[in-house]
Amino acid sequence: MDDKKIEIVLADDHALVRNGIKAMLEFDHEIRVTGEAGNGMEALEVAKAMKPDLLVLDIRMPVMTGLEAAAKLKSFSPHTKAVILSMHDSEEYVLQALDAGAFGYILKDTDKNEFVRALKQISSGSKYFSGSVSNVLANRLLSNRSSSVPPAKDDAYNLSKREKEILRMVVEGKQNKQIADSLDKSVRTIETHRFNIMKKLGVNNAIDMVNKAVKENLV
Amino acid sequence: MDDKKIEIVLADDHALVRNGIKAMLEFDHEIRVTGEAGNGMEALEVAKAMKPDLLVLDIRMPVMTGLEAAAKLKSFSPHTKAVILSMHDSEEYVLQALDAGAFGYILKDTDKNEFVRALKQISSGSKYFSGSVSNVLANRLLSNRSSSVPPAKDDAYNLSKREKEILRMVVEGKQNKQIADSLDKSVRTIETHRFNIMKKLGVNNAIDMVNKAVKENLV
DNA sequence: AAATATTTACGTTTTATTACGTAAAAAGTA
DNA sequence: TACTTTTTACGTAATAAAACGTAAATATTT
Repeated sequence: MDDKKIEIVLADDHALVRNGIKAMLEFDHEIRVTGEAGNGMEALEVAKAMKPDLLVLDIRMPVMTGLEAAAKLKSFSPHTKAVILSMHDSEEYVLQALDAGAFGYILKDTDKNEFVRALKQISSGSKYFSGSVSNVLANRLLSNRSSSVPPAKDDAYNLSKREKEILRMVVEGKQNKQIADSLDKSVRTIETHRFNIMKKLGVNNAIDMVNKAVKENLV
Repeated sequence: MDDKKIEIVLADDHALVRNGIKAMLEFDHEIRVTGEAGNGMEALEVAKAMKPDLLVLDIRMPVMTGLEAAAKLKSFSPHTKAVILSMHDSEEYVLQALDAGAFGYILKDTDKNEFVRALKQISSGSKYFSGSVSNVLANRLLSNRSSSVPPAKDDAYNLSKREKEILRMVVEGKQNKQIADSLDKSVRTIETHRFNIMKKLGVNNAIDMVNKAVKENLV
């Protein structure tokens, strides 16, 4: 990384923007812009020819967007890493960039030093998302995790300890007879519990009870 | 946010570090450091007294770590947002910070401007994770997404199209009568299908059938 | 100790499911 | 066309579950 410049191809449909970024980047002597492109399609071709370390792609470009290009980059120049440059930190774009296999998502209002640092970091193998973009990432991560462990409202239905225990067994596919045996209670008792649990959960059949229990992590 | 300074309490066990950060932050006239603490426990007490906008916590502190303090902050000062300050971008720490409800995770090598910008952003409600920390977030997100859509072996049991359709409805909690009505078939037919589906899945009751269908994403 | 909540349990009736066997249209494939 | 799979369907019998009502023995909390 130190004995050889980081080679970058820049893709943005505005020549002026490209020039500005290029000047900014080449101010750093570890970076060299080896090619430019005005749209995603062109970017892929240039990348194929130049095999740069990084392909910096504006999102909004004619013919082919930066996101589409990023997704196709692997088959044009496998070792080149796509970096998305964008004005917006919209969740949709960010997630699309992730899906497209981009190694970075940098906002256009990032300051120069940060930008250079980001590119160096990406070229050294890790990913980089502008700080405020990581907001999206964090939220998505949280919602992902929490979809498996939601508010844990658990107590919202105020199931008693016994009821939770029985619900758990029902969720495991145990039948009343089995549950009754393993708790050493009568089947009728278990039935009553199930009935009460369903009433508390506001459902009308066993399967919905199980679905709800699983979805809301009541077990 | 503009008419009133952002109030911050700083917690780090090294007074020198606190002073350095304090000087750096107060250079910005929108920020004011209203309290300091030398460990997590102290930080919580100071936060309780000062009700600052942000509580900036070093991870490694005696008595109580910054992560522990962040997790408990809500009950000491609900509107205060925890920001973790760390030297390491280890996945474990970052994820713990997320779990603890931190609004930010900032690396100590972040430059001054970036740091100030991050704090402002956090105080305005969004989250902020240092660019290189988002590497962790992105990776985790990617692995999460793919784990949520497993092998999708789907065809392993070679259910017929009709069987899959009925299984889907069963999973949705529909009863045979409803399914029969909506498909305009007899209840007996649906029963037969269910029976055959269970045989193919190798389960002995409806709940296990549903569990298996959900777990293995057969719907 | 009094009030409240939980756990246990039975009775009855209705509805749903499970478990097999059998089999004929209908659709798809060789 | 011949063969196979899928979808449809009935019969019968044994279980299981659901839907309500009622109520006593325990625990828990105040």
